[in-house]
Amino acid sequence: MINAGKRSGRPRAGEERLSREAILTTALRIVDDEGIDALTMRRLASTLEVNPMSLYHHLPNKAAVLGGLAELVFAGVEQSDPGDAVPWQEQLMDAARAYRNALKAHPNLALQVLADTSVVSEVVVVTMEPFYRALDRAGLPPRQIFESVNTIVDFIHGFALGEASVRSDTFDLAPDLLARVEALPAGRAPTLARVVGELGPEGLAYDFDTGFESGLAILTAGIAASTAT
Amino acid sequence: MINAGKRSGRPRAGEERLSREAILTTALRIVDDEGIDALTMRRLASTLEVNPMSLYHHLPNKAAVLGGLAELVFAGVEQSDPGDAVPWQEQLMDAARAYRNALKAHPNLALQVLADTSVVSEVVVVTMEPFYRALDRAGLPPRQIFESVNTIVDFIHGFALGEASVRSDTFDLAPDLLARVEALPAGRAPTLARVVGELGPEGLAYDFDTGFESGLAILTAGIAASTAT
DNA sequence: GTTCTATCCATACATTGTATGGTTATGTAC
DNA sequence: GTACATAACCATACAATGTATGGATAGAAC
Repeated sequence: MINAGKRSGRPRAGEERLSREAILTTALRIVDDEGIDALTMRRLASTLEVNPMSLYHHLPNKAAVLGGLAELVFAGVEQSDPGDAVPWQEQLMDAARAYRNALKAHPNLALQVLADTSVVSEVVVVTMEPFYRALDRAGLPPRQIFESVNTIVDFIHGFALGEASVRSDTFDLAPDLLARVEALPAGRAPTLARVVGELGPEGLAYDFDTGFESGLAILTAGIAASTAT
Repeated sequence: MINAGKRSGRPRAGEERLSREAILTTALRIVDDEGIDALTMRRLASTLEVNPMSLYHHLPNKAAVLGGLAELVFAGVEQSDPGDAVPWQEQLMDAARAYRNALKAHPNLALQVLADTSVVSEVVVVTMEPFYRALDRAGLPPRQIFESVNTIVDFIHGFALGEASVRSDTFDLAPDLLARVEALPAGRAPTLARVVGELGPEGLAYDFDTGFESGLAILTAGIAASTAT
């Protein structure tokens, strides 16, 4: 049967409806707006007003789409090195904040980004540079730089994972956590129960920004301790 | 059509072929042996020599299966509190090691466990108790206990995620990372390139155990610093 | 012995990723 | 210009998945 009335055939030069970038941009919007599960090849194609199979001329399969999205996230890391005027601690925290912000900007992709081991492109290495730079200035030997960067990056990953699994910025743990703690058979977690009790409902209104800064403070203090030896 | 020859009907009490535990145990074996993608309801049923739909009499859907597996992982956290004889730092590290070991025992489930926000059961809270206990002994105020536990747990999560995405225990970063760094346009990541270069191929033979201990050392030092104020 | 219901089964459906094989226009070689 | 390879897009089809629906059977409860 002939394609009566439907668009078909090779489009004129410059009039191509698809491209890797166009596909990824649209995919990112779908994921941001409706979650990772909403991203199907058919949905993506229909948003682009294109036949599903057309996508495969620009990307080999769905995994490549997801990998491309992960790269977009890394590309979104703001590169704002405050320079050597500030102490290395501030430099380090800045790098951490920039990385976290990029992950936070697309919470529905966090899992994908953190799990995708195939994202081994240039952007990842470049993202790590500010961390190395800060710790190099701190005067750490290579081995300690390496381990310290890994540690802080792991923290950011774990934090981002937790943050991504909750929607709002400040998130009230209290009802959930308090209820769960009180539901415990007495004595199963006495210290936790006491500490949580002392914090009280208002103390448990968790703020992710504060939590992140607390973590950074601990990590920089810990790293600083190793420079003092 | 009548079930000629096939098993059917209600089995005698105690002779049921299925149960929540049996299903989850089998599911765990499949995931451990063949990865999370190998776990389909049909595969699970066929391993149990049962019709796929029979599973739904014991678990409402596949998400419940995955949630159950996540709980199994938490249940596998060894509860070996060394007691108050050792310093709180050692107690804290012990809790961290136990938690990491449980996650490491089922690498194919790591993502599922860390992402599944529905795992809000008793086991999770109980798992956190040793952390609270150690930091309570350290004399921290409730707020700092809370933030410190969150930080160390986030680190463990991020670490486990990285560890799970690699197969062997010690894993040679060198070929991959060195190649990637050398492929960079000169000057894109100079510090990283220099540090990695100084470490050399043998310095990059990454050992996860060492990496984890380094992280714990940094974190405990950082937490200890805040007790000294 | 009748009724209830827990356990398990057979069939069917919508949705997914993608293999296969068109159809048409563009770019290149002669 | 003509021939031809190729790029861009399309139509159809298939296997795999989760699970809704509606039994069938036999132990359990009365």
